[in-house]
Amino acid sequence: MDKEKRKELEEKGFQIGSAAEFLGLTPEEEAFIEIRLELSSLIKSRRNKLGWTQQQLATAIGSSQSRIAKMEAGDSGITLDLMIKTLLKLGVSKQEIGKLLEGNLEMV
Amino acid sequence: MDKEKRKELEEKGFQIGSAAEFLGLTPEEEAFIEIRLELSSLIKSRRNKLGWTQQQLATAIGSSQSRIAKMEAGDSGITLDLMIKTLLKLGVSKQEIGKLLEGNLEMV
DNA sequence: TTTAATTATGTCAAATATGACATATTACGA
DNA sequence: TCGTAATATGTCATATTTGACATAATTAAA
Repeated sequence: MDKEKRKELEEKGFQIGSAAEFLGLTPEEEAFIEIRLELSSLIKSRRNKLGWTQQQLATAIGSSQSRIAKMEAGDSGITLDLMIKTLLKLGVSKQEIGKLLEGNLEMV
Repeated sequence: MDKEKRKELEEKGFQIGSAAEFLGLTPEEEAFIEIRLELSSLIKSRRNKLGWTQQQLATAIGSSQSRIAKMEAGDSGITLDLMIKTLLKLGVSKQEIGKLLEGNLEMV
């Protein structure tokens, strides 16, 4: 089952609802985490594609390298707001973000 | 120009970067705000479609009525995280959210 | 209008995210 | 190997968001 997955998520700091503690994540919890992971994944691949370091990206959005690292690691304690702002700064359009969530974006 | 729009945004609490103070929003700022408005708009229409009151929705997501009202008003001080969680609780799928951002979702 | 239900607005203490910073770890040439 | 750039991990004070609550404004039905 998802014991391994859950352990991984909890290490990243996610708080899993008690009802899901033994029965697995609710579909909503799953979808929410999927969205986060897909966004962070796109951040990493787009940054690499542009050849930027984490420090360069951090400066571009007025943040710090450590925060970029946490974003790309899918860590909790990072808001979707920060991820979306970062993606936009990387040149990813609203439409591309939409495609990503639909499952229609090849991230290269 | 966007003086009216800016005033409206500032009333909602948005902090507009100083460089954009007179020259207008950057494309990234614009896109970010658009995303927020589209999500809040979908929250309102979906809730109404289901015939839920703000209080009912608030209870469903473990929040409060005032927070729902602020979300639907496109107020700042509401994270995308909360909006996304709310949409998922309303039965909106990740794919539908993607379509929304792409501009391919008829909100009825 | 009068009433009741719903929604909007404002405030608060507690919880969480923030950038900055230090430092550990890894990756990769020379 | 060694040295260095890049990335990961952890901590901190500050800022922002949180749900809860009070209450005003709006809406709708009688």
